Amino acid sequence: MARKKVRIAYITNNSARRATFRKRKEGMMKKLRELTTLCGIDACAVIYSPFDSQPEVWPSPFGVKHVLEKFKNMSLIEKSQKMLNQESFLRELISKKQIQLKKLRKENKEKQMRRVMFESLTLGVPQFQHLNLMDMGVLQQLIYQKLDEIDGKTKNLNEKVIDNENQTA
Amino acid sequence: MARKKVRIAYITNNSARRATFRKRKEGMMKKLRELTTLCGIDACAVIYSPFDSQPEVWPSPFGVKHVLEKFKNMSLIEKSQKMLNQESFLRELISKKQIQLKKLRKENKEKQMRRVMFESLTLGVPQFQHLNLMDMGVLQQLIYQKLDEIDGKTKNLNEKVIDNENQTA
DNA sequence: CAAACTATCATTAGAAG
DNA sequence: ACTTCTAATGATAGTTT
Repeated sequence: MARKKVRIAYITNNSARRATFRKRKEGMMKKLRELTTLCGIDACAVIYSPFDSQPEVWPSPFGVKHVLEKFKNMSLIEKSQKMLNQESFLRELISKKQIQLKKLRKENKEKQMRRVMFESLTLGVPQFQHLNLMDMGVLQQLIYQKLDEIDGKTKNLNEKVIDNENQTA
Repeated sequence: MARKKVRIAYITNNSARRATFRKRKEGMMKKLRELTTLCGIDACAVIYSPFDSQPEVWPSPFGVKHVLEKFKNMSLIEKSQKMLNQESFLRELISKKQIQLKKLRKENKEKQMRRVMFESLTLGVPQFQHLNLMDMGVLQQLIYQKLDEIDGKTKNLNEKVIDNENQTA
């Protein structure tokens, strides 16, 4: 979550995985502490790893045991219900993502349209009859490249304008 | 953690607490999912709340049960203790663990401190007599450390303020 | 009450020591 | 390998719909 957008997948590099594990484990525990404190709820977590001989537990072995007692006492029916809830959650998430994807696709289409139109205006001589003969991929790439440059310059300009406004204010 | 620096304490307002709970619970689960995926480890979480009749569990009731089986089998500690009764094995183990122990001491002390403070705050009955059992030197060290951190951040902040003033001028 | 938004705070990936 | 640092991504408090 820095430098580069992290792809959530198993980290093959051993030391990198270990480092990430330590950092994120601490983060997890902190978050859980905050959640229980803020909302006055009962929770526990158990994390095993090949890096530690003993599992990391929160809030304490006793606390874990206490919460787990509750869980064990859940009936099978309740467990099944909870399973279904988990599944419905996943389905919900998927449909949510699909909507988001659809939205993004529409946006991309619009951007493509605008870009083609922009390019023809810039060149002044739109030769659309040639488009069929060309490698559309290359054309698209070229257009994207140009527009990325413009995007960059626009952002730069915006920042400068904002800076000016702040200083003036 | 926006608008204003959030003070980690029980949220008295009911709907605000509920909203915070929902948001942060989601965040927690996401973090836990990412951690297990990234590092290929085994973990579970159980979160009870007055808002839901069923506890929120991760990764699933069966998954939780699986991890908990491991946890229950932590009677391994008892087994180890029995083995420790054999003197020769005891000596060997002690020398083996001493290095590791020294390394872990600082970390453990910090966790103890957090635990005691947590209990005091939660139970509302500060049990400071327990502090006698702790290493006061470590406590002192921790406090100095925290103060240094605060000092550092203060200086940092001052520098940023000065920078801002310079830019504005 | 929940979902969406967004400005701000928090976490952390990667680099450096 | 661990800690520290910092820039960049990620989470979320407060607000709006």
